[in-house]
Amino acid sequence: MKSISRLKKCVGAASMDSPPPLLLLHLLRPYSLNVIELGNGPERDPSTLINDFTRFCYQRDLPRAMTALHSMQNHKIWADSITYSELIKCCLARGAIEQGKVVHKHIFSDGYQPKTFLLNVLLNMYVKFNLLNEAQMLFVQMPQRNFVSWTTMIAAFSDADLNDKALEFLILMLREGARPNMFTYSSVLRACAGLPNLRQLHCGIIRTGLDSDVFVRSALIDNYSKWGELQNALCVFNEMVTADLVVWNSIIGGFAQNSDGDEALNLFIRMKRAGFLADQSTLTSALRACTGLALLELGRQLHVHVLKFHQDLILNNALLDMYCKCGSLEDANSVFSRMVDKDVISWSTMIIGMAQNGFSQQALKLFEAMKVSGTRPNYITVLGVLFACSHAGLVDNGQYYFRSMKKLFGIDPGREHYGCMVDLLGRAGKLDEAVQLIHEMEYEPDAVTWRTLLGACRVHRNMDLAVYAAKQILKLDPSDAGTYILLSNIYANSQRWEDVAEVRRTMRGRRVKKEPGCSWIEVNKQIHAFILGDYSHPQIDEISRELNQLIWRLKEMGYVPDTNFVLQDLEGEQKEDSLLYHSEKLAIVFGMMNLSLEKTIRIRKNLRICGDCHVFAKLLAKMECRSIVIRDPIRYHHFRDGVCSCGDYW
DNA sequence: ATAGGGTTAG
Repeated sequence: MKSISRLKKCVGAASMDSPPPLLLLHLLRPYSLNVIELGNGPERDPSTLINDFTRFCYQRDLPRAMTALHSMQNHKIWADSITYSELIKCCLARGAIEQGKVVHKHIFSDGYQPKTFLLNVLLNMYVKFNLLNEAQMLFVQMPQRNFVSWTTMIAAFSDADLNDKALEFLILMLREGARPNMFTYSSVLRACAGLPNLRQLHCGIIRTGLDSDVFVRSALIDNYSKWGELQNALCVFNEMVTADLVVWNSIIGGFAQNSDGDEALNLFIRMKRAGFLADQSTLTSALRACTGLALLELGRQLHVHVLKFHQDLILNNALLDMYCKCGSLEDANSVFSRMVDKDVISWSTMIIGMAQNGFSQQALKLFEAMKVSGTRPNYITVLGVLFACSHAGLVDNGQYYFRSMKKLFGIDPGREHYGCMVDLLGRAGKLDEAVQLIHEMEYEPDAVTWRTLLGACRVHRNMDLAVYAAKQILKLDPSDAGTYILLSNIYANSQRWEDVAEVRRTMRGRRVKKEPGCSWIEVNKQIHAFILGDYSHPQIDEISRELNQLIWRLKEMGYVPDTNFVLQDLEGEQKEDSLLYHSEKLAIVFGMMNLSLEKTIRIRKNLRICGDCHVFAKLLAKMECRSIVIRDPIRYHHFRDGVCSCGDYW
């Protein structure tokens, strides 16, 4: 009966200010009945005060609620925990830090003993305001802590990348006898900074049976993926019964980020069959998979779905990158120009895309436009700019940007920037300056640095330096097949067969296997792979016939196979034969046979294109009036009308 | 009642 009269008072008080009808419904909810813990208010009716306060809290009327709070403080009366938690929510939503602190003071004033629940809410407020010190102080002062208090702190440390603290708190929590739940584990997993920790946590999770929780599962999958343990990620994914969208997204993203686009796309298809609708995260990962595999047609299909999430920045960035990496700058440009929001990643993606596709001058122009737009370049942007310079031989521009990057953009040159400069100088034939830079830089040269120099030596046929660089690489990375091949190639070019044999022996001794050249082409939604020495493609006979005819016609135009690119010490026609079956040639011919004339033939390669295939593609593009794009692991070649976008500089 | 998960450029 008491509560009913209080309720009437509440409603009465509310209707005096004539609130909208919905508010009345709010007030009828049970918590307005919990007006308890009254102090000895002097003259004013304390329940009216609390009613006002409660109403303002639920109305999200922060200024009035704070005024009411002051009056309550003066009268030494307190509301119930839930009302305070509503007020704190309101402070959080408005970013009202000072008001939050006033509430904090109030609920500790005059001996009032707030419940653990309320202190957890307050703790969370400090965490969300990023006031970790305040949160920690409160945590220490709390008379009692429960598993929510611990979890709140652990999540806070994980978010702040204070991984050791997060793990430490898990241990302290266990010691104090508080039991972690799925919230705790999903939070602590984000802080897990190594495989051994991850395995330990996973064991603990299995013991408690919490591995069926979708939050825990997605965190586990995500974590295993982060350490490249895709098999374990897949185990977590497959083991259980049901997955939600985020669990699917975790596993798809895991494969996409670990350059296994095939598996990512397989899972993407399975997800759709299972009845889930792709969201931004799914599409971003699927696009990334297309980017890695250079699947332009599939990427275009995904573009249609991207439109549903118009102006999602991350998704648009992924789309942009997909078009760049699939060699379609027209599409990339059109996406880029339509993007309302562009961040440093959008600009960097486009700059790098232009540079990789052979449009370095445009890339530099875009960089200028970026600066005008007010977006600050970062480490990667500058890398892209230097990359653009090195791929077009723009030595002066490159040196200018490199020397002034600290002053202009506040970015210290990192190892990779030096790498770009070694590339720039080396390719431009300034091998001595490149070597000098390697010695000058404050980083110990790594295998990548030496590989860059080796590439330049190959272009400029500096054998002695090449041998030196190759030996440095193999010291640092004895399993680098490409370097052995290159080294034996260099020896073969100078007819040093003894040295060739020695390199081969070393390779065999160290069980280093040469990666076979492989080219992929997408035709009618199917991916066709051509691997050197593998003739299992169903149309291989027709392709070979066609290839032979084309070469015969090309030779009449003056094509001379460049046998420098043959690895074995073979003679005459045998040499030409092994060149003939380079995978990109087969893929190009297959594309010509299966794609209509106006369609660009797009090939992706796992190894860098050889000089002979490069000449072949240029001449073929002219003779057959076709446009051919080949993407190798480093850059792109657009062949049209007898020339390549790389300007033969690669 | 209060605490937890997935997506973009080298």
